[in-house]
Amino acid sequence: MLSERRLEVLRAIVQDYVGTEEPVGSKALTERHRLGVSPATVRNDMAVLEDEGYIAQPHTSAGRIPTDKGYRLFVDKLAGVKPLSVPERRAIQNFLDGAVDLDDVVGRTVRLLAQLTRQVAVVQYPSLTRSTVRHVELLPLAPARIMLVLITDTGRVEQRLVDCPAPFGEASVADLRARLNSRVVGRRFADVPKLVQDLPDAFETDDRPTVQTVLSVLLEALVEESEERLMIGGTSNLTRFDHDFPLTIRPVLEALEEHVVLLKLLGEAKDPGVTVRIGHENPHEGLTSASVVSVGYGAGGPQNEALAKLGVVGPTRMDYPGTMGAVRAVARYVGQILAES
Amino acid sequence: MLSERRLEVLRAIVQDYVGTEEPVGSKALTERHRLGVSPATVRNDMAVLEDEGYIAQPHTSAGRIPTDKGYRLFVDKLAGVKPLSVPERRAIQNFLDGAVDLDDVVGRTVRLLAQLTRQVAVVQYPSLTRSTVRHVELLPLAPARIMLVLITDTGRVEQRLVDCPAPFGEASVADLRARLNSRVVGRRFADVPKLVQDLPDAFETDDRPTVQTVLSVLLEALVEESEERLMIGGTSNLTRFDHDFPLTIRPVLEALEEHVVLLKLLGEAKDPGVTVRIGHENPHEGLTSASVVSVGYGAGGPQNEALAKLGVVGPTRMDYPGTMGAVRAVARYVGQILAES
DNA sequence: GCTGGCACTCCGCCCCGCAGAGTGCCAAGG
DNA sequence: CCTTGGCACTCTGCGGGGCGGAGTGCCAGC
Repeated sequence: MLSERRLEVLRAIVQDYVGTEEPVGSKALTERHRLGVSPATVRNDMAVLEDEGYIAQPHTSAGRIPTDKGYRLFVDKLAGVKPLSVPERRAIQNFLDGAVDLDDVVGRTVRLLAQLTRQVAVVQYPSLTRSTVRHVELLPLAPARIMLVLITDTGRVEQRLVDCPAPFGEASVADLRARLNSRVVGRRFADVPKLVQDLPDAFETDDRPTVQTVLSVLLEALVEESEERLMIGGTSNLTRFDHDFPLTIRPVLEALEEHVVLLKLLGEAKDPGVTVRIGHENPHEGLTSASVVSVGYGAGGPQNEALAKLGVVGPTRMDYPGTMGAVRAVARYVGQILAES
Repeated sequence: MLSERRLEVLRAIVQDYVGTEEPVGSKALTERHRLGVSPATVRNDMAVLEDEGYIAQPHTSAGRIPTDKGYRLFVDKLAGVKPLSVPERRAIQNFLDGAVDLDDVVGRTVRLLAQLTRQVAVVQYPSLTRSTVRHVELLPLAPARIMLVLITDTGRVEQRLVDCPAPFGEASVADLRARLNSRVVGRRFADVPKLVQDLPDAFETDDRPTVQTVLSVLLEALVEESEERLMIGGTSNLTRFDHDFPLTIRPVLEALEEHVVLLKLLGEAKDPGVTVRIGHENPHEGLTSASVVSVGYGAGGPQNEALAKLGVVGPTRMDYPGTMGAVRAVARYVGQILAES
């Protein structure tokens, strides 16, 4: 186990390195932090920390920089989450309050997070398989053409054109609409298939193929709707690091374009609080020199089941306490907004 | 006016510079192109071209690179649009054919364009003010709560929750729905306000405030729907140039995040064919070292009114004929897809 | 108007030397 | 056993000088 002072040295190294972006040496450390010991002692501590794998030197006889393991220890044991200032909180609320619909909420959240953390923001649309159906609408457009509209409790709307195998009268459409809604409204997506299974039986033989077609389109839309989507913003913030990482910005941009990868990444974060993934802890190659700070959010309270995730992507050398604070705060306010609507 | 050969020299310079990314000298030019004259002659021509502002030297006694004016002449007079190969066309069609809905079409188009041109792709959603209303649906959710769903001919769906000032019976909802649709279906957004203006008069005095509320929400949704949106992809392609332009990638990324700016930029391109904006021709600061190649697309034929624009953003040093060809081809196929659905 | 020749310029590269920062180790002191 | 000051060592970064190469502009000749 590392002594108290060595942990303190590690903390100081992380803080200084995050601030200055330069390897930090023993002398500078003793000057900037009141450690109460001489540089020589710090050097010894640093040697130990290096042996243990918490810090490393980019080149012999340079200062030390934290390793992924060092950041991990820092995040887990040495740093808390830095709460936002009151003006910041007020700004968040004001900014999010103006949203008119779900797209707008997500869009504003992305911009807000990116601006607040000065990093790349990622926000997943709140629409998981635990969503429920709010309403299904059928609109006869032509004798054999129906538009199906699915509305979910998260405020999303999905629409599909249905080409019927046979003409289907307006009365039948109304009938199907009524029966359908009485069965599925308020139900979870996953439960819908078996709830509508026997629905065709209630109709005339002639109409059954059409009913079947409508149902299969509905089920398909449900699958699509539970597919997760996300929005990204603040990519220009990546360039703040390009003098350091001219090579790493590219794979990060590529990873950000692969929404599937990001969704998987966010989905893996099961922690009820803020989850931090540092460097090589990320499964995706392009992100091995990046950190991902994410948290679930939802219309319920903090403990409530999260509808989706949001977070930021930045260099491993990031201000973890501040970023975690911002991510957590934004998630809370977004949750409030969603709960109100 | 420039002589035939001097134009030929300019064309050769542009082609070589685009290919090699290095300033091109007189000797290399005569070796790589059969100009039929000696380097000395080419040097004289280059001096003239430089006087006229078509080319410039980054430093004294270096080769020449084209200026924005040089690229402009190249695009207008010296180069055509390079048609895509048959396999490329087939790939486009295959890729776009799999789209299930509008979001998917736009998403696929962005990815396709980015991949094809290896540049940043920008696709505007097809929803301009010339869109028409396909259907308006009203769903009573509670006695004083209605969901309004607006479906447009471009396949977009917009939904709004309406809190009614007074309870509103199901029969009244059905009545309003019928009256509303009979007036606005098939009409352009812009025409809707005056078409529904006198609608409240047809209802009981008690219901008029509610009808008025519903109408104002509808009008608001129409405005929102005609707001233009766009999707961007392939930003990682920007990094292919970062060794040349470490400073310019940042403002470009920033400009790309400002969708409003991009929409304005696309909107200004009135050319019926492919529009090319080179470097300083772009109004936005961040894009003064970038070129934008764009074209309108829509469900009609090429001459038909365009629903929206799509295009790519890249360095001024880009393969204009190839890029223009790709942009034009993608626009055509997307138009076809939209026409079919 | 084209061509070959020639002197000139300037960039990029490499090597050198040097100052600075930082380290590891050691021996002495608490 | 931990801490401290001292010291020799290493490595990076930076400025200076020299050099080759590519390219130019100009000029005289055809």
